[in-house]
Amino acid sequence: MAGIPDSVTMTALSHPAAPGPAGTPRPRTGRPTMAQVAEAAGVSPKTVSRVINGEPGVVATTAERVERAIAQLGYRHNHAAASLARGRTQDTVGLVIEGIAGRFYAELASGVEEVARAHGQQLLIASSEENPDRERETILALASRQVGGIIVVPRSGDHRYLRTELRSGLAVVFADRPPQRIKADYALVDNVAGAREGVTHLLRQGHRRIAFIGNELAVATSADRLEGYRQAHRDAGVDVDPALVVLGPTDVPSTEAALTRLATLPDPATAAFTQNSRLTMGAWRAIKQLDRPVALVGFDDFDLADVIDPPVTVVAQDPVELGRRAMHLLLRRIAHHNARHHHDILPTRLVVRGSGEIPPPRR
Amino acid sequence: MAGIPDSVTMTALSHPAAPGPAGTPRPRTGRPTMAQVAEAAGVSPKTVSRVINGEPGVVATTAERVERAIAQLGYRHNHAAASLARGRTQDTVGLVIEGIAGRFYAELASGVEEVARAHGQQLLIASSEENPDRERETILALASRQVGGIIVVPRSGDHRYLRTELRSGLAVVFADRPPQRIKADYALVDNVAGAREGVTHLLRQGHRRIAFIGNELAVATSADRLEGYRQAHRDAGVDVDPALVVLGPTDVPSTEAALTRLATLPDPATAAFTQNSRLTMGAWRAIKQLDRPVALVGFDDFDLADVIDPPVTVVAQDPVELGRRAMHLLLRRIAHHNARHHHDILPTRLVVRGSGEIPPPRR
DNA sequence: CCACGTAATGTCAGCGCTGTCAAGCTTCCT
DNA sequence: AGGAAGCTTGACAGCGCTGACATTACGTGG
Repeated sequence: MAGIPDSVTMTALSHPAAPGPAGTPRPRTGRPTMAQVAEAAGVSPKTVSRVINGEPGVVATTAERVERAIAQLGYRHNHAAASLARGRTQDTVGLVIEGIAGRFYAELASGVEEVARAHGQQLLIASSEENPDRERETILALASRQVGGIIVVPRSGDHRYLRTELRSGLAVVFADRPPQRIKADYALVDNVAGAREGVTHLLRQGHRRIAFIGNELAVATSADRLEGYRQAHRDAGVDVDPALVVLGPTDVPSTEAALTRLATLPDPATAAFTQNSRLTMGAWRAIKQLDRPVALVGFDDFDLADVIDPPVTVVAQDPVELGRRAMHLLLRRIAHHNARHHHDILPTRLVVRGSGEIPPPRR
Repeated sequence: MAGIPDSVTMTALSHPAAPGPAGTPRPRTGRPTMAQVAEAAGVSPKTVSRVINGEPGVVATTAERVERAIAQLGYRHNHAAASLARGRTQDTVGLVIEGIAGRFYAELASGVEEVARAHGQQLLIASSEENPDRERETILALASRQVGGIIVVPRSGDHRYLRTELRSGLAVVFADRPPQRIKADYALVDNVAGAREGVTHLLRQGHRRIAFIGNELAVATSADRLEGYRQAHRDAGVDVDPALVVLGPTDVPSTEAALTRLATLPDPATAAFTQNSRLTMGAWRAIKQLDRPVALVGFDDFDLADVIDPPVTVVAQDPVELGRRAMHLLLRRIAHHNARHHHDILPTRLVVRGSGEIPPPRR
């Protein structure tokens, strides 16, 4: 070593921010490096590395000396350098969602986070803000940051651009919506069955003209929920009137407008099934304004759905659990890169509260 | 160059995933490296680097050849290596929040993201899940990933552990709550004024016994909102009854219990001021169960507050704008590391809806 | 037609860390 | 006592990229 006796090294370093001993140059970043810690502790950099990474084979007294030097210098591990040296990241996974706002994504993220932390993984969330092009950019940005795996809530309809990443060893899991045009693990809610149950519930009340309000079909969840709506009608032997199926509204006002129109047709809708909670709130507001009762069942639960009047019957899903499942799939994939693809389908639950039990008007 | 004629290089590489030409070894990660791209394009690695980073001084035809090689090989930039070589990260900032769930944080994050993207920065969100110790870990984890700056919504009460990071050049901005025991930029809502306005509103209706329900005082927002409550009383010449101040409930059920107790005291509370939307919903539910009217004003707005009965009067804040401001502060700090510390204080807005205008019972 | 200025491209070291392997030091056995 | 075996520690190369500087190619004016 550089001729510094072990025993005096620590006390000699009283000003961590001041220019250090001449032997080891200060790093460009302004942060102390492992080499400086090593010098301060009177050991080799490799030993410092061992201590930091908890590798075995370091005697307690040495480890302690290193720890003290770390504390004294305010050393922070340089994750970029470590990733580079190792050739892979350690303990980091990414989550790509459309936007952080919205209860559904927030809960999904917290489920992912819960499992990630339990497995010592740091979770990085990046949002693609509803833009399919940005989705690709965001995923690649995360991948180039050497995360060990990525959970994607996809928006776009073609994920072939991920082939390269998958081939080069990136673990990718899809959540809430399945991958398109590539094979990968995914965790989903049983959208078809959930929607079918909700719509069947309305049909059982005697409704025959049930509006469906959803997003564009490009998003798989929409298509599935519409399929559930269709199946429920088929099971009940009722024809679907295409005029009652509205795809497109994404915000509260346009949903209000759409529902108002459908409920005031010459042959009006007497009930509505909405595809997500925002649309449900919009529909609920529209119904509140109308002078005739319209039944309502929504997909996805929301705060205060039980206390507004009428309280809203919903097909509830469990986004937190969805996140947990997705993270488990990801961990499995990271551990076994060549395992067979797995798919998790979560059930939904009909929560009866009132709005879905309004009978159709007698004629 | 390695003797490969420029003109045939591209077509010769038909199997990007197959073992490449012997000259350049395959990287350990399984992803192609810049050197391989360079070889494929018949240029030097540095030129590839120039193209990727958009540096000037590359002739269009060369750039195009490089682009083609990148596409063909499925090359992805290795961000870790780039950060290491540069000594700093490029275009990445971090956001540390307590938990992604909850409308407030979600909106704040989307404000941050909006500005970040507009400035070409990738945002990484990490959650500390309500645990003050985790907060430190999470921030340091982000810092060790070489982000250019961090926005923190702090939970803990002592941020001196950041001194080392600040000194070594990390840009840190606090949002929603000020830093404790260190100096730093921050963006806040005017909690004192907002709470004062809300409570004054209740006092003007004639209420003299107003409950305050909040979190632990350790969180600065709580302390400030309580201070606003006190100021309003002082301004109105009304004494605060300490028995009406309840700190601690964080979820709906415990808030319900607390309010029920206060409203059924021998000398009961006739109104309540709640410190955040979760508490407001809890209080609202409790009031709904009681046989006597209790006025309610809550801090922070929430979905459906206008349609429940009674509709809830709130002191609204703008979390999206708060996020935007914080991000602007961060950008400024990154650009000017030695600038003076800046503080942004956002105003609140009283939204009158009904629950806050319930008069005290005549006696 | 050549010296010279400028634009385009290449060379090379090294960022901070870790994997591999080798060296030094004990300890314990025969 | 001698040596094998085990343990702790160190030396060193190199991960993939970029900054600084060197070199080459290309025009241009005298």
